[in-house]
Amino acid sequence: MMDGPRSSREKRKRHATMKDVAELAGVSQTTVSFVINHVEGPSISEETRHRVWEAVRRLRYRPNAAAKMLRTSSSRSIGFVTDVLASSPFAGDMIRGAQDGAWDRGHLMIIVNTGGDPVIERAAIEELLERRVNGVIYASMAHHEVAPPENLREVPAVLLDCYSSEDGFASVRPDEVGGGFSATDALVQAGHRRIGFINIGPDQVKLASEGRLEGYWRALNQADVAFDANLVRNGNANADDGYRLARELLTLADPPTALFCGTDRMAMGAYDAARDLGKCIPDDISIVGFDDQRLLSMYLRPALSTVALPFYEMGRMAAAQLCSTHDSDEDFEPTDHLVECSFVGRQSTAPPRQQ
Amino acid sequence: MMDGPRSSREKRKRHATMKDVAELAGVSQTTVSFVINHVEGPSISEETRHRVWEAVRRLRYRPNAAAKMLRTSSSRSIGFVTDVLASSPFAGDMIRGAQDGAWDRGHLMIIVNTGGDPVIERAAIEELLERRVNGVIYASMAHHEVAPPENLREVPAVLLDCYSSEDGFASVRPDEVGGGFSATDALVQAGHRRIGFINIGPDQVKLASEGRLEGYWRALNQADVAFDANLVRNGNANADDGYRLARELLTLADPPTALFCGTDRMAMGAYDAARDLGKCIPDDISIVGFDDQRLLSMYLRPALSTVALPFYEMGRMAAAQLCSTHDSDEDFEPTDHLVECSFVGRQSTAPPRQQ
DNA sequence: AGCATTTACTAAATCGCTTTACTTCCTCGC
DNA sequence: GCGAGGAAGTAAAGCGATTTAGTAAATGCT
Repeated sequence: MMDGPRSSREKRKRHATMKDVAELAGVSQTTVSFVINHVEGPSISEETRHRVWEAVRRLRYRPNAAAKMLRTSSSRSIGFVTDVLASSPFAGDMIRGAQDGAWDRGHLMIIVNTGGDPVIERAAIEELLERRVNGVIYASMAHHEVAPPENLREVPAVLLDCYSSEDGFASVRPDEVGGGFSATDALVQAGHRRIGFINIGPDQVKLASEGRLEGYWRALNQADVAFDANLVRNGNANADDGYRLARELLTLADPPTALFCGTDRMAMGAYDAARDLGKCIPDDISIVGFDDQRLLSMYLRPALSTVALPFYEMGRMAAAQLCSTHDSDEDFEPTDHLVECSFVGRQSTAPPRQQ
Repeated sequence: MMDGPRSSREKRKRHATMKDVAELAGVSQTTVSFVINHVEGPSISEETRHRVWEAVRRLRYRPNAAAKMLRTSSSRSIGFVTDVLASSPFAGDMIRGAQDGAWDRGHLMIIVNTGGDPVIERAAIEELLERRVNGVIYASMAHHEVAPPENLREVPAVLLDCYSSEDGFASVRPDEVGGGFSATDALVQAGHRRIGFINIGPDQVKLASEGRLEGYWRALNQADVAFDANLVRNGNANADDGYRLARELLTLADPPTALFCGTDRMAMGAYDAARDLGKCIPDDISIVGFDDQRLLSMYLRPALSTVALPFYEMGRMAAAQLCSTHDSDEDFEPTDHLVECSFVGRQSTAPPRQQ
């Protein structure tokens, strides 16, 4: 029962410190630091280096990041605060992108999910500030305007997939106009002239809604196709509204030969509508979605042509911006980045039946 | 009011330290620390406390976590290393659960996505160890056996949605047997006696595959239904194999009245097969999925009955285990937690047609 | 030989906090 | 009037690194 001095009592094992290493190697702590960090200036003999590394190995020494951080006042980390984890299937890509971006620059990423609660949001940022993160990515669930807590101003911050009208914040977000354009243009290029647009309702997602409409309009304009307001509908981003509105459009006297849907889920509804009306995709009707929610777009039959939102890239850019500002010792210069949303052609688009 | 010395030159603004606060408040640093941390023992007058807080406010003082960490040797953080972000739509839930669990216990979570690369994996854990995280969650993309890097042993670790045959690691993972049972049992309870099982192939996902089969078997057994090996098929976790195998089963001489599919995506394929064969769901054939991938299950028509994997809860449990071991000063006692996978009834199940 | 370099190191201050061990002044009981 | 005990603090020693300003010995050069 008495298992002696190194029993469970002692399990909270002390980590070896640099001093321990120095002693074992028979050198000063300074030397250890130089060797370990590969410092250029001072010269240390090959043999001493070897002794140091050997001691490191034997003691399983691992530098204490807190001490280092205190001394150098650099945390080599960024924060990621978001409410998207709660809601969006795209969250993963954004997070992955941001984390990869940070990792590539030797930073770690601390993530906090706020569930959208402003109190938690504030507290989360506060916590990150105490850890002296080099920057914070503030990501929201859908591209819209946000009002970040005041304390976000105390650190370089980039708004990801959202924006704020007050300035001082950088942002990285999708080019909705470009996305609307490329979807519409793909249909125009295929020969379509009557193109229905089932947009997402302007209420919650003004930016996306208005941007895509503008893109739609521009693409038509460029091809000298007259804009027909009757071909544009608004609805919620779900399959039911997709179904309903697609049905409305397809039963018009002069129905469109192609539909551009504001989300893949709406497109899913449109598929059902087309099927119910006995129309075949893509021969009777071309359909384009938006989001490239691969779980849907790739598994629908026929596979859905859509517009991809480059979430991974967006996350990566945000992180890169934060880390490199920090590294280069420049002041943080808040800029807006619009990233391209490109058309992904699959099987749901084809030229219209010859008329 | 010429802004002189505090111009852009000085932008790398020094954070106020506790000493600054002490000076401004006209007290010792010790006192500031006591006040700020609400230390019980020493008595400080109400007035002094007030002066301290006032100074804190005016200087926008924020404690330096690194210094605190160094002094107290507690990082109040855990690590989350994973490859799932790259691949799984469920990653979000697991991460959210883990983060919430950590947050509730005053910990932050550092996340690293390794992309499955063992070298990055090792480096990531190393980085976390240097930051003296109180524990690491090691999450994998699908419930299977893993061989975590050696250095994971140097910290309390829980394997999330995966397990290792070597011991020393805790794990939190789904109860596959229970899941298989509850799916099958729901069908049995509805009156089905011939229940097809389209399992996921045993190659990559042995645990899930074998566990669910056992659950299936037990449920049949409990209801005195004979096990018919011909009703069990294995395939990959996608819609194509779901389609193919469902078709095989439904065209048997004595076809099943219900299908239990190993994933929702396979169930999606089964839907198509049923439709192609002119069978109506759920009247002619009941279908149950697995995963509760809501994007699919809720939007399929009819909505898919399935078994939910409680990823959020799993993440939460993992984090809770790590944080509370640490808080309670107990030694970390690696345990295995199997969490329940419960049946979610929607519209794709009904009693069989009376025969 | 004599002086300047170069080589190979080391002592010690410092980063911003926590915490133990005092100190000083009151007040109170007798 | 005096000692005990409480109230309201403070001084200073670390925590584990980095980094500046040295030092001692060896070597190079004339």
